[in-house]
Amino acid sequence: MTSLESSPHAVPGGAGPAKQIPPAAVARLTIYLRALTALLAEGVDRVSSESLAEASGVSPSTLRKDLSHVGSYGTRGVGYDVQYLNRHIAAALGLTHDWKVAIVGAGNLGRALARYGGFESRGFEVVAIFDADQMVVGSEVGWLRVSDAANLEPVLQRTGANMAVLALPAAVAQDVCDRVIAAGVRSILSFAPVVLQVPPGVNLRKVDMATELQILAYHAQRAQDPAGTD
Amino acid sequence: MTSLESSPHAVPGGAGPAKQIPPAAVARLTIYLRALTALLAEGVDRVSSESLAEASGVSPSTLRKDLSHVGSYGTRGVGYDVQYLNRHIAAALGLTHDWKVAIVGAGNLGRALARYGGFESRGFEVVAIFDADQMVVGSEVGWLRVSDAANLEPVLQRTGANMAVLALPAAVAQDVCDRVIAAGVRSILSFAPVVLQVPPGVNLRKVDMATELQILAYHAQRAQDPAGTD
DNA sequence: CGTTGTGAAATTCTTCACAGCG
DNA sequence: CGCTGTGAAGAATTTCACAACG
Repeated sequence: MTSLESSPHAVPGGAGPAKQIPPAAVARLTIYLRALTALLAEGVDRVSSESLAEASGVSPSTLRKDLSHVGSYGTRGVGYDVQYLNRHIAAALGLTHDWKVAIVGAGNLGRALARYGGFESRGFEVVAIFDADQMVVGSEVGWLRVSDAANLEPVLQRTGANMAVLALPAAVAQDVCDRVIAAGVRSILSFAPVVLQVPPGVNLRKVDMATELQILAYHAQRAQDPAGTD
Repeated sequence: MTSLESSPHAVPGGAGPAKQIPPAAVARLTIYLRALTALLAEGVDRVSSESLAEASGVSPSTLRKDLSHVGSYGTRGVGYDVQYLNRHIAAALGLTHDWKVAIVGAGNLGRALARYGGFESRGFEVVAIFDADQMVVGSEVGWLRVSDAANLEPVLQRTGANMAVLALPAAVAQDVCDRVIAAGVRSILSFAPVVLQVPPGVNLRKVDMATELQILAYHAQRAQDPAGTD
């Protein structure tokens, strides 16, 4: 397990990097992490803020400001050690924990997510997948067997799941969401095309392809219709 | 600070608001659209900014400010006509056009997206799905047949696709992205876990489940570990 | 009356410019 | 000398408070 105390100069002001990172920066840190991982695979040892920024699609200023929220892990005049920076960003994001993910809904999307290799690579482990359809329950997806959604609560607790991914129809999403929360899960990623209501303390994020396409449509329309000049 | 001047008073029913809408507002307008559609299905005629905001998970102030970018389509003291507002937001977002979507990659995710019913409901039509694997080419997904990725360009042009959804491995994403752009597509939604470089004028959006989970992990870690145990 | 629409304030985010350090 | 880290400036966004209006 990685520890933060290898840093020679301690963080001034107290015991830990408990400082909060702006949401916009957190979102981008995950991108830097991926870029760093790619560089690592290519055998690159050092990287400058300029080239890492370009690989991440952001400006160098933004990158350096974002990294400043994590700590001072670069060397002036040289750049950043790829592996060292990678490790510290991962630590700041909480990727040293083991996150156990349950996927609720074994339809096309749920199965696609369960088989998606990107999870395991960075501390996420899919520990269960559920469906309400008895035709699907018991079938194999990847190296998991589909559990009956009726047993949601006991299976969540037995597997120790602390994150849930909802890949199910809008009509049942809120109900399942409530049950997942009642079972103790406090981090939820929803693919259901509906706004979910969650109590305070529960973290919910939403991924929605219809929304994304509509945003694209807006920009495409503006580009096509040069109505801006009046 | 001379920006583009717009007409002082937007006339309802006339030429649409050519003014540009802030990106953050555009993203939320799609959510209001969905909430309004749900209300319509429930037979609700009128809605106040307060209840629509709650259904959308935003504050009433934010909602009203967002709607003000679209136009003045409410009645003071009463609220908004659901159908009327719905139609005007859709128009502002460019959802009156017919958008033809091509899905590139017929793996688990690509097939899940092709079968996802949410597209057709709002002006999006999936007109083609591609894969490079000859074992998959020719098979049926929904009511489409998988085309050979080798024929990307001619099929895109024949079907008139003006949007592309990339559901393929990181390794080939940039190459396919370049080809799709060369074929004339200027709006791309990528599910590939990689940063894609696109020329100016091309609109790219990214959906990334690994990123979303990592953001959740950050917040979950903070909630669990308020005072860092060092 | 009750609710919208909107200037203005408050907050957050991005960019700039350069000091500081290897 | 070159690149990082950061305070300060500049933009963008959100929130507030209330005038306008049916």
